[in-house]
Amino acid sequence: MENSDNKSSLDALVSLCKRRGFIFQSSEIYGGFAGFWDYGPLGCELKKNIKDSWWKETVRLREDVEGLDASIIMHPSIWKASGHLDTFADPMSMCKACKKLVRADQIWDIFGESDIFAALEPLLGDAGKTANWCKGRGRALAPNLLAVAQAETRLPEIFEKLAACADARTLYTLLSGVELPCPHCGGEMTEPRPFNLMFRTVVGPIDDPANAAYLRPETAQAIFAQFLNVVSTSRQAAPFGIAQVGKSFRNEVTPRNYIFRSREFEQMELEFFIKPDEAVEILCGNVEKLTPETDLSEPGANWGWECWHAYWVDQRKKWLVKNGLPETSFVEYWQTADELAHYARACVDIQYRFPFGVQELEGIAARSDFDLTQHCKHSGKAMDLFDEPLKLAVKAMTEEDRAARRAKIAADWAARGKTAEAANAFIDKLFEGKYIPHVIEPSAGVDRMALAMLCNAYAEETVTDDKGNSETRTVLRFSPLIAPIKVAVFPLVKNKPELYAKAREIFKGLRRHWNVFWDESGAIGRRYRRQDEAGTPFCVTVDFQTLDDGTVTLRDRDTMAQERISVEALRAKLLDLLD
RNA sequence: GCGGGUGUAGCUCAAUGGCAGAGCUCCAGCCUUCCAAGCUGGCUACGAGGGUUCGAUUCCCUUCACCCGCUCCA
Repeated sequence: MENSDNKSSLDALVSLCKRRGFIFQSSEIYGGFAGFWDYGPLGCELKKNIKDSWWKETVRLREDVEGLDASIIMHPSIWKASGHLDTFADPMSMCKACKKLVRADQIWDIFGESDIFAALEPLLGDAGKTANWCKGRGRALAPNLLAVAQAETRLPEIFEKLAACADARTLYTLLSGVELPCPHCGGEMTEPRPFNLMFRTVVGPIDDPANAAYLRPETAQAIFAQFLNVVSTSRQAAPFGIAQVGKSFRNEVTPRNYIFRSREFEQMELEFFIKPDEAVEILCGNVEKLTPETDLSEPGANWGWECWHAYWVDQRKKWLVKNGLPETSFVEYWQTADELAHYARACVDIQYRFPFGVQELEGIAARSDFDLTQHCKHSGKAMDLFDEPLKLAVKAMTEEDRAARRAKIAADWAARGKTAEAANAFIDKLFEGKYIPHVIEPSAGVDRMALAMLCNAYAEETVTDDKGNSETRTVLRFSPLIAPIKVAVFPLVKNKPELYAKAREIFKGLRRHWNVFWDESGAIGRRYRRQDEAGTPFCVTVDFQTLDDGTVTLRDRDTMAQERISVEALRAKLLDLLD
């Protein structure tokens, strides 16, 4: 029951979006093209408003965030360093009997660690050590086992197999000699085939694999790749951020749910670089503990990654509410330690209650120094920030203090499974005032945001007129901030020249500031309803009284109430409501 | 990619192996002093390709797209 209601509400929305010019199927005259969508006159205004609102709030109104607009096709090494080239491929197996598709990596989840280890134990020896190294799941398995094989065994043939192995299922089969059955029905599975989600293209006139390049699958990596240039030209120091809005491309296996998962989509991403907690502790003497009482309204000097992460979750929620998604419409989901990517320390998904289910709208991840460290390794360029106050603070410490600090950091690192060499290298640099900053990444999908805002705004309500006739009014209750059309201006009638001219004059005046719509056709009620479907928050009607006293009527979309207001007051009021 | 379902006008739906229809929308005109009014006129469709047939929107095949599941997380 609930499902069919939900489905019909999405269908009604899809229909409205097409009818009113929000969203069209890509290449529709040729039958459409799966996974691609076009935004029509109202849709592109909506999207632009969402992006502008994000940009204004995230970049313009902050002194600690800079913008970037990087190219979509970048040096392929970037995707090598980020890991997308190796692991953005999902190897899949299909069951020959029940035809279900299983991600080869997920074998790990389905069969559990103990089964896998049982198979590996006779081949690799110490199962306890294996388990320790293989804390990561799925994708991390093969490289980790490679390390096990190198360090703990002298079996060259296994070493070779491991090196060639891309997924857990194949690995299991190679090591144990057992074909894993379908986890659903026990049937025989096909060979795993890689599904690389990156779009490949060729740069230059020669169609040669050596010239392969990729359309970016996320905007984030460009920010890391241009990190040094932004740092050296913007006079920013940690904590500070770099923001980017732009298209990304993923060759999804199954694009679904209208514009929710498409192959070409737009992202709004911020990489916010913060000092490592170790640096904060030296500078401030302590790192603030995150508690439910922590005041997140203004950043604190002694914030570590946990407070910064919570701060950005809070900031993003406030933005969503301000732009029309009430707090009750979304869910804040903290990923469990199990679900986190191996480099992530924490990740919050903000999920929206879409008609087709609760689905992710945006993610706010604490990614540690993983990305910059990767680019440092692959490019050979130091990604360190120099922090003079930190250097001075270290200099001011006594020899004993420094030794105690070194011991404490080394102990922390050891507890996190890091080697002593890595810890010492980090501390040496830290004491010189240098570190690779850690990053908090709020990453939102523009198209998903637009869909959520459309779903949230859509309403059908029954209105009853003076004569007692009731009918359905369809209305999009967008926040005025993102509404495609801000104001519509109507002459009450069009066959009275003075009234018409006055309305044109007001229209032209308002148009200088906002996207304003002119409509003179049909009865006034019909024109109001057209604007209701477009989500226009305000309608201004010029009537005979306007000619006498200069006032117009301002009609509110949601209440349908009207007030008389002078043209000057109207401008001030709109400025207040729309900015 | 696999299984199931669906494709007729901008939208919602009819009918039919032999001229494809309606309501709403949209456009033009008349009229109109505030919530889809009225009158007149108008535009617009069988997803694409192939086959069977004298003739296919209808039957068959292929393909494309959408919806539901497997899968996916911006």
